[in-house]
Amino acid sequence: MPSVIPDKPALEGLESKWGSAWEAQGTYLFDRAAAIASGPASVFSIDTPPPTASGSLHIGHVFSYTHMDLAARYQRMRGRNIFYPMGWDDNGLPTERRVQNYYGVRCDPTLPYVAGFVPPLDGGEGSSSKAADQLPVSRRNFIELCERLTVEDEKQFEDVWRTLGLSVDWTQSYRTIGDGAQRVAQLAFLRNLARGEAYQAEAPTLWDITFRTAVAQAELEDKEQPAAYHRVAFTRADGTPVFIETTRPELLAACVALVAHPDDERYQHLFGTTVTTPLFGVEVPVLAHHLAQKDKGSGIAMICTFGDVTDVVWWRELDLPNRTIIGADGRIVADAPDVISTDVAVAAYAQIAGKTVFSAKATTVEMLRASGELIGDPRPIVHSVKFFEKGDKPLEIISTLQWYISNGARDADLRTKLLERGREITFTPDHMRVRYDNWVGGLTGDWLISRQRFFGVPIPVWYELDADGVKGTPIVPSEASLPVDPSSDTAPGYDESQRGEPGGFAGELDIMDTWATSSLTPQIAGGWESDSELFGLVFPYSLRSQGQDIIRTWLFSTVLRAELEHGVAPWRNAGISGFIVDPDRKKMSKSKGNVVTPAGMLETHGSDAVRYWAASSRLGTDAAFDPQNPKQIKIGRRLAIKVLNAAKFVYGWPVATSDAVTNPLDLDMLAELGRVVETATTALDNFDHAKALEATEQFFWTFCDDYLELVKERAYGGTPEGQSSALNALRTAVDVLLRLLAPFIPFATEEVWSWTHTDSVHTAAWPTPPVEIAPTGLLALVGTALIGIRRAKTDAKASQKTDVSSATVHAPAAQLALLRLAGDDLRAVGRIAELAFVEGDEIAVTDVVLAEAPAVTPEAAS
RNA sequence: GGGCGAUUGGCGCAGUUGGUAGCGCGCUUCGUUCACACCGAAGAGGUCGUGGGUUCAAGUCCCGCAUCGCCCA
Repeated sequence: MPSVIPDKPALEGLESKWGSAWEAQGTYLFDRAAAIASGPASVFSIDTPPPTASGSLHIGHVFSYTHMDLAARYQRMRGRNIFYPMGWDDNGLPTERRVQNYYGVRCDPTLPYVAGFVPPLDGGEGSSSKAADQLPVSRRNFIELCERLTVEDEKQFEDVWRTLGLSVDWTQSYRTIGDGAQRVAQLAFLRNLARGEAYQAEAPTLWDITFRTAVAQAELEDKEQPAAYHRVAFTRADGTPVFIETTRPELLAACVALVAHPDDERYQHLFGTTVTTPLFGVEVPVLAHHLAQKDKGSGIAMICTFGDVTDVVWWRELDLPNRTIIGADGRIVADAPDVISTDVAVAAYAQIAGKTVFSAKATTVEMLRASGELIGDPRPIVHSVKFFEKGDKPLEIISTLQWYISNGARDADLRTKLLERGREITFTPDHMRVRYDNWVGGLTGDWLISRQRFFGVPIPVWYELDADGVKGTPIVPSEASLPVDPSSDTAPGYDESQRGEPGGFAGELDIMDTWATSSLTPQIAGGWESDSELFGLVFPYSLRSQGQDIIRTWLFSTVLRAELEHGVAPWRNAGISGFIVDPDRKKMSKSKGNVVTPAGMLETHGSDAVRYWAASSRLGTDAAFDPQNPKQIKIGRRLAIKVLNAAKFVYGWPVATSDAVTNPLDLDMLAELGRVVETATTALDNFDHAKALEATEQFFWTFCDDYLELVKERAYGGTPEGQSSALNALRTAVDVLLRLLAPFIPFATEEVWSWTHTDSVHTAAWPTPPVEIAPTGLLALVGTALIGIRRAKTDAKASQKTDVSSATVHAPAAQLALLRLAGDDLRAVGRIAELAFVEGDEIAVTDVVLAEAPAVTPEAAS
């Protein structure tokens, strides 16, 4: 039974009412049986971005996720079987940081597990974040806390998504730290390893000293930093000085060469000779390389292992030795490079050993000043320095053993294939592909996936230990045994007692970068290698929806993994949402403190209203958002309320006795609506939800303000045929409009739909044009005539309900004929006794004679 | 430094294959409580950033410049 129409329809409470109804009815469940019956082409599958569970949702998430839901709801109504899972990205550094603050602990892998551990804090924030105040706990205790907190966080996220009305199938949820995701991540890694796409290498690595972990190219961020050029004297064999300028004098002990541009005339005579470093007396060559900048400093630079990424390039291309002096903790290592051998040099090194980079710099400068090898005062400059995007200290580059996955940076064939896959994906908007192409083209090294952290998917390998206890060949688990944790699981073929023993095995302690797991979201959600039937139905996915900020990370890495594993693009479409800017056109971000939380917005304005705001921006377009005055949200709210009221009004009339629509105006209204259906359908097929919404909304207001007013009287009374025609047209129009608006304002439309239906509007068929005739233009013509009549009343400062004794409509012959067809309705809405039709050049209403003089007082009019 | 995008009434935005500018908000005036005051009607308001070019015709195509934003160096 349809529900009763309330006296005063309201938006309040619709979210929870329909949220639970949809849940109870399974409205959004993936219908696997139907998908199997109709085949993969019937499936519309969505690869959803798993939000960082430990972070907080902001209004930008609502924006992008609404865009995705619009596509899902539209395709569902088109009859597609929707596979719309939701995941949580809970592994990785953000969660670790949150857990440290929340529980007041930090992970120390050397500590033993404590059963029944109770953390010192529960719900701590900011103030407890000092490392010194945090209680060291074992890795297992730490991970347990991570698990506990992410589960709570994810519950809150899910509540927001449900309130927003995302039509997700919540039975398909996944977590990137979950067993299923770990199994997929490890399995994919092992396949990469077997094919030679994953490998371990000792190489200069970008290293965050705060988090003590390696980071990948995609996680870099350039920041402008103050620094100073120090003019330092090196010495030639004949005793003459060579002046270089460096911002990092503390790396002097790691100097392996000097370098200048091959065309730089000032240094031609030095190429091929050697010079001696100050303080440490190390003999280093002077070399030529095109990356040396003539106009930077003195034009000749010292190459250290490693001061910046250019040093890495020089080191590799010029085949230089490695004399790393910075350790994983960011301090100068205790032992000097072998080449530092004289007593004076060793003593100098002892001065900086164990110091932080900052202190070592000060000490080195003092020593250089004392020895007279620092020329003048340091010259302050500002230059860009590489940071880990989540870190607040500049990255160092240290040489470490890490795991990599090839990504095309060093493999032209792979790179070509990745660009080809990019072209196979339809990007919306199209220009977002350029960012992908630029990123692929600009890769400088393979993808470093190992992280020296705790809460993540373990890299699933062990190592054979030889008789001396030195690590050798990796040992891999069987695919059936996944997921494994080599730090606690025993290597196959060994006994746990052999862990760490000569001749035994050692477990890999590193975990994978979080992107190494989330790059596999299509495989994780789709049941790759665990549910082939499902995977065959959903992969490749129909749509990837995401923000433009993670094209280089998530989008790229997903394409990469799909190419390596399956040799195809993971999706057919990529819909890229813009980001949210505040009223000053600044990007909203946590660090700027201008972030707005969504739960409050949904509570205050209603979900339909917030969705309307998101839907009114096209993909790729940044949206301005002023939390103090959210105009678009208010407009959306008004629309949703209007839908409730207009429908209630229409349903207040009886159902017609015949189902014929005969009146020309009624027919034309339905014909115009048919045009709107066509426009909206085409637009949504192209992911242009904003256009579909605009067309629908615009028609809806015309429907309310003009058509509804025009046929009111006929619907109340009129001839039986005329009344019947109006009633049918009205109900038909509402039925179509509700379905057109359903993806945008799912709560209000579902509420109204329930007044006359027992099923859900969201599983109803997407509308087709209600009549098979072309619009005549009558509706618009009558609208123009209406304005003329209304204007006369407005000009006379009279009520629109004022009676008119006579008026004349002018129009060109063809239009006049049309207008005559709606003469009765015009007379009715205008309360006009005598309406004359006269041919004229343009549409106009003249000689409007009000039945009584303009009211002196409002009461007089009635 | 390179790439991409944007620049249209006070604000937020549309403008499809080139044919003398539209929408919403806001504003002004008026009306109204028998669907809706989270209402209705009418009205005012723009040399489409700038300089060239193509064309019978340019917001729309081409080139340069400026400003803003994002991404990458």
